[in-house]
Amino acid sequence: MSELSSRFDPHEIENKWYQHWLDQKYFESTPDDRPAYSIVIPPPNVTGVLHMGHMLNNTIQDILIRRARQQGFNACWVPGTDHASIATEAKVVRMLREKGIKKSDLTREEFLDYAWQWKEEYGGIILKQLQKLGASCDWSKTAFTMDEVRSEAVIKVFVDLFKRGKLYRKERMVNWDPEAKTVLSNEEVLFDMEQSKLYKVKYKVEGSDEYVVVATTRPETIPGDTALAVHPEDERYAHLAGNRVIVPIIGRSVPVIFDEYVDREFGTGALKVTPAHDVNDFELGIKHQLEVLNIFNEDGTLNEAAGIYIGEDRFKVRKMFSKDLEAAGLLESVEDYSNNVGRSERTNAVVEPRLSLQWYVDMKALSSPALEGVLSDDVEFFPKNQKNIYKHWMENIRDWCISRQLWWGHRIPAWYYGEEIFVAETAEEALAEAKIKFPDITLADLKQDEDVLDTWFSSWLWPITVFDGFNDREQLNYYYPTSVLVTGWDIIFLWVARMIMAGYEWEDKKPFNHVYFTGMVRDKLRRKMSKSLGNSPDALKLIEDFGADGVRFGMLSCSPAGGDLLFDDKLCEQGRNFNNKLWNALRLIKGWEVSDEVKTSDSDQLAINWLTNKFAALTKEIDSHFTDYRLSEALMTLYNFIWDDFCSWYLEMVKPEYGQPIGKEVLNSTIKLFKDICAILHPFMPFITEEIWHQLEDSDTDCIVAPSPVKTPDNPDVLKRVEVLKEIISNVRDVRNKKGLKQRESIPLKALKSESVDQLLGTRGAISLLEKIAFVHEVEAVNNDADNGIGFVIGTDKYFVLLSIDIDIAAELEIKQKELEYQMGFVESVGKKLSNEKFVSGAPAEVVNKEKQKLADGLERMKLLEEEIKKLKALA
RNA sequence: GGGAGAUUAGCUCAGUUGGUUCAGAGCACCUCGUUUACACCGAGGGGGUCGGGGGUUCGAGCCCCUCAUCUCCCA
Repeated sequence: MSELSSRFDPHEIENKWYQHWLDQKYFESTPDDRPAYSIVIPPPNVTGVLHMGHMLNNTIQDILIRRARQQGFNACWVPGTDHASIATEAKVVRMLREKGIKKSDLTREEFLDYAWQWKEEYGGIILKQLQKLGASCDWSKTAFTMDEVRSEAVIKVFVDLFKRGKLYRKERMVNWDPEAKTVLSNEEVLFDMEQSKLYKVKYKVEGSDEYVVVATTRPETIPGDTALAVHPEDERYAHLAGNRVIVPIIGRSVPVIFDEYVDREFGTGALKVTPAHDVNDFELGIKHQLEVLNIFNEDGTLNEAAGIYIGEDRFKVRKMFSKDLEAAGLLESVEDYSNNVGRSERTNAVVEPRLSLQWYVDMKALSSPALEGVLSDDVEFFPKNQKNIYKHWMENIRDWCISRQLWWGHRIPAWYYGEEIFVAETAEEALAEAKIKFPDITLADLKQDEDVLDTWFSSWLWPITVFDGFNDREQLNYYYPTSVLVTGWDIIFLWVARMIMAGYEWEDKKPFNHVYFTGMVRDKLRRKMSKSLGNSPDALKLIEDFGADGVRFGMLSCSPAGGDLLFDDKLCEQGRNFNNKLWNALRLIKGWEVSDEVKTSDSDQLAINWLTNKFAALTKEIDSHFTDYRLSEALMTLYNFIWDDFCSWYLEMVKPEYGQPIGKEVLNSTIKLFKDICAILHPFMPFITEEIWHQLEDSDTDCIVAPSPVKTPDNPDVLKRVEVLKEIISNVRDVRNKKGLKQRESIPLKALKSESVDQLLGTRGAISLLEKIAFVHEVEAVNNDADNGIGFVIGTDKYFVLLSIDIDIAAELEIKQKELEYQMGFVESVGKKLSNEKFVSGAPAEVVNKEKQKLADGLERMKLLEEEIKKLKALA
């Protein structure tokens, strides 16, 4: 017996082969004569650690890149990370706080020193983890959004857009995170229903004793009120036209305005208008030319403009104000209420709508080629339905706020001198420009924008910048457009759409041919994996427990494009079991004694021909699955082929009798088939396939670069015939099972003579194969049924085994009767179709002929069953 | 409120142009089995009115309408 363990142990081999691949520089790519196949990684966050989403996403990329490599493409997968402004800055601030250092005590430069230190220490963790998964990235090309090449490009692009009038600076209502003290994009705000209170506050009508009651969830914004709004058709308030009301406690007089925006059904139908602190109110303010009164500081405390509670936090003020209102008799009621509250994804602070001066990209100027590119399938989406979502968004696109009030990131290359703005790549250039207008100024007079750019403003250039495309055309021309982008649909707008825009804008070409959208990884209960729920498994632990190949199998076996993956350890367990199956197939083969004396038998040859043809058919199927990005199906097809056809059938067919040696030719054929299997499976399970590849025979070549050809079956007959033999064998086994016969007790097998039976049994090796696998003897075609036979029908042929035991005739009769009924129903439905004039004349001849064949076959089977029943009845 | 999608076996999902013996796969389940690669195994088996209703068609899991339920995106 071989020295191999009966359990496959992935740990030993994973590091060994990964290192070998690195040593051989298989992952590295330089432009050459071959066609390129390139993928840029969706850069994980430098603060990140490997989670399930990464595992799914990167396994898919690795599968695609490994397959391309085997197909002879110059495969290049570029890895890297992004700097993640908000997340990283938050991490660094927290780390500093733990050391007793406040960010506000540091200069920008000092803070950035700490941030870079942090990045150097922790920023590469996730890439190392990807290696454990087997990711075959070209590590020599590892990029970072804030390294020199990428930073230069970002600054260039900013200046370019500005010069071409596609950037502007404007005061707008933004989502403000008062804790991080920065603006957030819509996507960084998470809304959820929360319990709060609805306050009904009385506003006195000026010059009258009347009060108007206003419902609000945010009484602390009352100091910022600059109007009261009602619906123009609301009869309750029609008489207030031209009146003014007094802002409670504050005492300011503000106008009553009429606008259809007001929802008459909500609260009392009267709305307080706070233009500086609500998006809709801001619009109302512009429309009605209201005063805009900003009462909050950037940390969410009240400022001097509020005139009251200056320096107190907004939520504290809410309580204090409510008490004041009550004391003044201006609070009608307080009710429990649940409303949608937005919180910062990063800090969990309640987002405050805030007016602020920000930089924007004019998206209308960029979107139209990007929309057209996708609609025309210049960029092709998998699955297709994402096109609609993309279209809808692009047609309703809004300008992109790109400034962030942070330090960690690309500092905006804009210099201010009073009201003047100078945008240039360097301070010196900005100064030179400024001097044209103001000849006497110096660098010290210019003040650079304090803010940095949104992280996406660097990652939207990623497919260009990872190849240093703004400087070096050689790499870019070779690798760009990239072949495919693999990412989650949740960032289709944040990232995918913007990359497409950038691609057309600066390269006049799409950034990638295909986009494969993965689904979200969820738990068994369909909940998103999240830290707070604690339902996310530890990715590295999974690899430890099931092996990288096992986990890769688990991630892939159940994840259609765009569809969610409901993750369960069981999936990885199945992957591990599959590894073990492969491993034991190897053990079996390695355990065989080889002999030059033993000749290839007819049944061996039949088995080899069959599997060779079946494998050829498999390669075509796998190829078509890859073309359609049906990766799960490709994997499951391989799984079934290997487990059933190769292990359960083929290996049993050629396996020598215990203690007997195997013929050299059969062994070699088997090894060749197994190596082909390894090659085609390699992209999915790279480690074990490489190991088996080398265990099977000493080889100078490696599985990772073994060509994975698409073959055409050369003998479809042998394929069909062996499939029939398998059916016969299964039926014989079934009879054994049902009759309680021993597995290895040989029984005679007969078939009723027919053309197809003669053909089948006349096939070289067919009978010996039956004898070997089904433990039957006296296999032959006969003219008459036998009384002691148990029969079964395959196709239109009847087979029966002869048993020496008594047959339970009543039970047999029942089974055959049932089968007959089914066949009668079948024949009836087909017959109905064929007797329908419209079908016969309307349907294609091909279809009609098939139906005719079905009818004939059905009738033949009925005949066989009826005879069987007649025989059984006679015996009864 | 606007838009997109889904509903097929106990669970997770395939099902291509409407046409094979088409209702499928994996897992789970049941029966039998330690036979010599593997119990992380082998052999065999049961299981679904394709969400409800209507329509088009010679023919519908697939096309149309409608209802129900659910999910997601945008506001």
